[in-house]
Amino acid sequence: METKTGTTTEGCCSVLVQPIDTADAEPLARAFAALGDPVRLRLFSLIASSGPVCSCDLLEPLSKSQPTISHHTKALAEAGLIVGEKQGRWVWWSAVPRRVEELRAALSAR
Amino acid sequence: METKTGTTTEGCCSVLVQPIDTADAEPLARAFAALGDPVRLRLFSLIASSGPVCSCDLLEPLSKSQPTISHHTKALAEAGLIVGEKQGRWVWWSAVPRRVEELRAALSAR
DNA sequence: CTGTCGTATTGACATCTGTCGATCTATTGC
DNA sequence: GCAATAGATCGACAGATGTCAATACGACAG
Repeated sequence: METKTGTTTEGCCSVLVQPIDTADAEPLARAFAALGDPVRLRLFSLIASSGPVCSCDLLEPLSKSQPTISHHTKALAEAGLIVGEKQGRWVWWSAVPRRVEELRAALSAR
Repeated sequence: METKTGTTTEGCCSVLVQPIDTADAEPLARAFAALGDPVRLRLFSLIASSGPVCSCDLLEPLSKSQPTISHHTKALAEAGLIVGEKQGRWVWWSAVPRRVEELRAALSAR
């Protein structure tokens, strides 16, 4: 069934990920939770796709207040998904490729 | 900075994902949120790595009550990450590879 | 039909979360 | 120093969430 997708469900390939240890689960879940809000997910995708982005450039496309944007950037930063470099009055946010790779790996087989 | 990891932040490779449309953000965020709880993440990894699993086999490794497990399986199912097939008194849960692939794709470049 | 077993649902509770207005901090320009 | 601006923090509030005890539902065994 559903062998059309290329991801067959027979033999070795039925395994998508390996069981996650209790200790590893918390930080991983933290990162997934950070992407678990629609606004924050779009916020992250904007930063990750446009390179370093100023916070001021995020208010309009997301239609949220300044404190809300600040709240979300903080959440993403604490999850290790983005880092902010302060330059004068501005903060330039950029994604952390290594962290994203960790999430992708957790969703991969083996 | 951090060009040691191999994932350079220059040129084309600074792009990890493409901006996510507002319409696409909600279902995607729903799935990420489903993985955003440590218990639920481990629950999913157990199902995904062990093939079809009976609910009764999940209580002990997760050290949670039966209603809590049922609550989490329901959440994962509504997020499209697992499906349950009822066989007599038991329910056999298995992961949905296509859905996992969607999440992995959202975290990939291009 | 009756009791048992695996799950789902309900109700309740404490905690967490997303949001915004108001305010504070820090930096730039004059 | 003073006003303006970018961002962070605080306080508040409605709504969502994780958890469990109690209960209901459905299937099987006798």
